[in-house]
Amino acid sequence: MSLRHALLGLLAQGPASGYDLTRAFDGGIGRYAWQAGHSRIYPELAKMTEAGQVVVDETGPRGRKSYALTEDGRAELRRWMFHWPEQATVRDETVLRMFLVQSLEPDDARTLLEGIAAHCAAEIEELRPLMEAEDAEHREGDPLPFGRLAGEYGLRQYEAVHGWATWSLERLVGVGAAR
Amino acid sequence: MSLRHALLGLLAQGPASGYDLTRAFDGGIGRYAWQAGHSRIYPELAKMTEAGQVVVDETGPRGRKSYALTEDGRAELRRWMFHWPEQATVRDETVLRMFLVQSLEPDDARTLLEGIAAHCAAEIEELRPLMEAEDAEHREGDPLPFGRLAGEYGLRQYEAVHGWATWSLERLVGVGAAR
DNA sequence: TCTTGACATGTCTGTATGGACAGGTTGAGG
DNA sequence: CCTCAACCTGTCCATACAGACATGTCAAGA
Repeated sequence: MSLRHALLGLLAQGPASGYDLTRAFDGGIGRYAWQAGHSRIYPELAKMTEAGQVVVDETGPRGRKSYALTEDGRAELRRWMFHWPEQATVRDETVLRMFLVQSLEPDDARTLLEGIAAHCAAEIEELRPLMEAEDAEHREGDPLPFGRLAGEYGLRQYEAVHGWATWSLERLVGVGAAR
Repeated sequence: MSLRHALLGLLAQGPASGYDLTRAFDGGIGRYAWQAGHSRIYPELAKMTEAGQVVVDETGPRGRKSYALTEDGRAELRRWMFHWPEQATVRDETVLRMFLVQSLEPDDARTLLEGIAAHCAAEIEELRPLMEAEDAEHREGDPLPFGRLAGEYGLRQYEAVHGWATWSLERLVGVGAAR
C-alpha cells in the first residue's frame, strides 16, 4: 500500500489532481523512491476517496478533479511515517546491478564500474547546481522548498555510489592485473 | 524481468537449488536490492529452464534440484548488466519515507529524522565489523568474497543516509525553533 | 479557422508478486 | 525409536502494476 502513502504525502503539500500527481512521479520521487503511472493513480485515488482519506475539494476545466487530504488521511500518513516494518519493500534495479557486479568476468566488472562512476559524476554535476540555486534563493526562517531534502538525498546518494564504484575498482585491480 | 536477472546473477556464483536461492534473498540482496519469495522463484526457474538459460545439473535428497547457468544464461546476464534503461525500476519504501519527511509537521519531522539517524548509526556499527573481519581474512590476489562489494555498498549507503538525516535536522532547526 | 500540444480522466489485459495453502524428506539429538 | 527442525518443492488466489487502449477539452499560435 505504499502508493497510497506516497499519494497522501504528496497531497499533504496541498491539493492536487490525478494529473498533477502523475507529473510528480516523473520527478525525483519516481526516480529514486516509488514509481507510479496514471493507470494506478486514478483507481487508487478513487479507493482513497471511498476510505475517507481524501476528498474532491474542487473541480476545474477538462473534468479536472482536485483532491485534498482529510484529517483521516493526514493521520494515516503520520501513522505510516512512524511505523517502520522490519522488512520494508525494496525493489531497485540499479542496486541489484551493483549486487551482481561480482558475477561478471573481472574485465567486464571493471568496465561496468567505470561506467557507473562516470554516470554518477555526471548526475552530481547536474544536481549540485540545482541545489545550490535553491539554497541561494532561500531566506533564513522560510520553510525549505518541498523536495529540498529529497534532492539533497539524491545528491548524497550519487556521491556515495560514486565513492563505492571507485573503491570497488581499486579492490578489483589486484584480481584483474593478475589475470 | 529483474527477478530473472537476479537469479542469473546468483547462479553465476555457482549452481544452487530453489531453496538456496530463496535463502539468498533473506540476505543483503533481499534487503537492499530485490525481494523475492520462493513462490516466485520456483516458477521463474521453471520458465528459465524452458528458455534454456539454466539447466538442472544435479538432483539431491528431498527432491532437491540444483540449477546451473547455461552459456545462454550467462550471455543474457551480461547483456542485462550492460544495458541500462533510461528509467530503471525502483520501488523503495525507505526512500519514499525520506521523500515525504517534509510532509510532516516540523516537530514530527525532527523526531523522525532523529530516529533515522539513530537507526543508521546502529546498522553501521553492525556492518562495519563484518566488513573488517572479511578484509582481515582476505589475502592479496584472492578474489573478493561474493557480497563484499555489496556489503560495502550497504555500509556506504547507511553512512550517506546518516549524513543526510543529520544535515536535514540542521536545516529544519530554524523552522522548528521559530514556531 | 485550424492544428497541435498540453491538460485531463479513465479502463483493460497480461504479468508480477506476496502470503497462504499443501505436502513430503532427511538428519541429528534425545 | 522418535521427534523436531531444517530441508525442499510446489500451487493458488487476491492484489499490484505497466503499458496499451480509449476519449475528450482547452489555449495558443499559425
